[in-house]
Amino acid sequence: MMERREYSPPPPLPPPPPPSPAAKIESLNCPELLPTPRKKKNKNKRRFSDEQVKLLESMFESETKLEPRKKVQVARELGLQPRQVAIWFQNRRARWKSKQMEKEYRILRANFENLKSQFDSLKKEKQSLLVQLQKLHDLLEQPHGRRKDSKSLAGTSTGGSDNGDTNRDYEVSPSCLREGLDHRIGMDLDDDKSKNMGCTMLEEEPNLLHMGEHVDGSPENWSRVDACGLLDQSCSDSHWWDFWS
DNA sequence: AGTCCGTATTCTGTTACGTCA
DNA sequence: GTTGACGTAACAGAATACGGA
Repeated sequence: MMERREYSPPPPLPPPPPPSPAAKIESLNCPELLPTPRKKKNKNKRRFSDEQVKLLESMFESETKLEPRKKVQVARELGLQPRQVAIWFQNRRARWKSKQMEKEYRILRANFENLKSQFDSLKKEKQSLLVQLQKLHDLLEQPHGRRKDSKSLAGTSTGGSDNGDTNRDYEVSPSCLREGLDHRIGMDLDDDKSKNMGCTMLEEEPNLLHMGEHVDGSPENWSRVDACGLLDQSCSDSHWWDFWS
């Protein structure tokens, strides 16, 4: 990964400034007050000039890592030690990486919020579909003579007929229903966004994992979709879908 | 060929100084 | 003049890559 490069040893750094007389006396009296050997205080620290930073930035834009030869050249141009240039690039890479991570985090968070809202609305839609299915189920279990009373069922009636034929008034074609749901599944899980969303959803709703797998078109298998995912455990115990076969 | 060691370089985290409100 | 926050130069130590014995 890391290429070995020509290395020219950096010129020796200028000797550190002599300690002030006061510091000398203090260190003689109280050695424990000496600065820790880990860090040398750099009293000569100076910010780089605008000109220097400008050139360094332009170098960084073209390449985030400097070849040793280039480093020496840049250092000479700017009147800096090659080590200073190397350290500047190190710090610059660290700052750049930190900014990148911030940016990526913002993007990921926005994606998450977006997917979450999609998931929530799909969840609501699923809930309302379940309610509709349950109503249909209840309807089918009622004695024939009483079905007329359930005309208030909104949105599920094929509508219109007042001829008193109770069965036809409330009949919902299984294939129609299936096509509708198939369409929804296909539509919503077809694009990349929805696939990603699926991962999140599956963590919350593992049963959904089985929905797509079990749908193969035959009413028998279609019924398993509900048994696996669409209906609660309590619903799956009853065989309300038998009328489809 | 595999291993160990030394060197060079980068990365990550920290320290300390300079600047500004 | 003092103080705290912030940016950043410089540093330390670990990790990594490579060449040579």
